[in-house]
Amino acid sequence: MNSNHLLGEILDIQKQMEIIKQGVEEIIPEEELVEKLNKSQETNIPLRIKYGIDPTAADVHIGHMVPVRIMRRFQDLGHIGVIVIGDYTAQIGDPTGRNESRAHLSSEEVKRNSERFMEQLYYVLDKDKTEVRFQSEWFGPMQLSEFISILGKFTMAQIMAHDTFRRRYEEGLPFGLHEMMYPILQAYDSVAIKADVELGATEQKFNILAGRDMQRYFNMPEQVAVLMPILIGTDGVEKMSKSLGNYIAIFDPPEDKYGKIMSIPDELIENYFLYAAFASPQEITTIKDELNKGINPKLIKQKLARKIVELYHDKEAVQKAENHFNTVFTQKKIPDEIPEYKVKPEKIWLVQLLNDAGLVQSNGEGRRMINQGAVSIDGNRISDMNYELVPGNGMVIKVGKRRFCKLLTE
RNA sequence: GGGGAGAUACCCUAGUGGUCAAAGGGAGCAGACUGUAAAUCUGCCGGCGAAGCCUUCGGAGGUUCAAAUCCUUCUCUCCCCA
Repeated sequence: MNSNHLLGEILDIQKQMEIIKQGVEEIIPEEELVEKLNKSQETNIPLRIKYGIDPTAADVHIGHMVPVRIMRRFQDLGHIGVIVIGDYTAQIGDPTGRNESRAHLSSEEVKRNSERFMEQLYYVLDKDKTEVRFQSEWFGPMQLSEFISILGKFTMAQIMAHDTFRRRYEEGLPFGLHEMMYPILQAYDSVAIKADVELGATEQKFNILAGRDMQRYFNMPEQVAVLMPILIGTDGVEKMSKSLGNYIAIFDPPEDKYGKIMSIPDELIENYFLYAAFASPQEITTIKDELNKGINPKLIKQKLARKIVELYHDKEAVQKAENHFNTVFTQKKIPDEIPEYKVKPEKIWLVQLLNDAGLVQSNGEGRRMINQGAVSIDGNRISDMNYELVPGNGMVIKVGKRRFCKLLTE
């Protein structure tokens, strides 16, 4: 069976390039990619498209998905996606920006994290055209002598050309020797898996280009770098990342995805259509027109939210998420499905109840919430910090806009 | 190996014996408003049923009526010299 070039046979190379380039910031060098696509078509050998991830945490957010979407496009054109699980680099931690030395990950943790990771990536990837590889496959058996000879291929000046290394060094921040290994390990991965293309965010440019150097040292065809922009987080300022809490996780329930998208600053709408929703150029033009015409950005954001939620869930979930949003935020009502908490129907101090039900983190916070007028029972605002009540079955307690709880009496 | 500087809350940072649960800023949360979990404004932002008390300024000891602040020591970081 030859399904490799199912689409490739129909589409000429130029058309393929157009598909690939959508939402891509930079291809280095572009002509080489064209050559590779041509050659692949002639020889009927699929290209190997690499994307590396560190299994430090198991949660994937939609920022990670930007390159993964591109990988899917390559897969649809008949190529193989190779996910490299960085079980060695994970112990270093990508030295870009903030970083703490990482705790050593046990092999069980790596396994667990990577399985969970892949589960999320398969929301987008074609499982049949995906290969999952671990760095330990090649770095595990590697001899020190071999590693030292690899190190000899690179110079200090090359490594310090990396802006984040140089800056950290110049600013006198802690800088472990092992951190300089990060690009080198990542570069060697490309040799190990014979990558034709490596995907990554633009911040990965250095590392991916180091892969080209490394392949050249090993007398191998050099990979092409396909770079995507960094997705800005929901705060509209920083790169989307888990540690900053400005992320939309793949495992977030549809309502949360929807709500988080609605909370992005209006200026980010176009950017998200492009990189988070993967809208077509025609759609982007429409959006721009609408924004210029002064249509309520809220409506356009709703469209965006729908589109993104639908990438990861079905239409029904999208509808539910939208209803939830409208109920809770626009109409400020109680949603249909809310957490339940079982209590005894005995007189209890409200603050205690809030704390027990997990609606607040401490009695102090409970007091503050009441003080600030954030707490209501069945729609009646409570402002007395000493308020006591006998819980009734079905009573609904609300704290702030987003915290609800239905009481069930035992 | 020698010399110097430093470690403060979720993050950045001020504080050099009592007036410090610790100033600012950011993040976060709440209220108001709205066009939305945008923007803006205001407030809150260690714990305790709130009285006062308890735990916090890298770790451990010590001085003192009193320590984030002084001393000893340990750990870690940065800079300069070699």
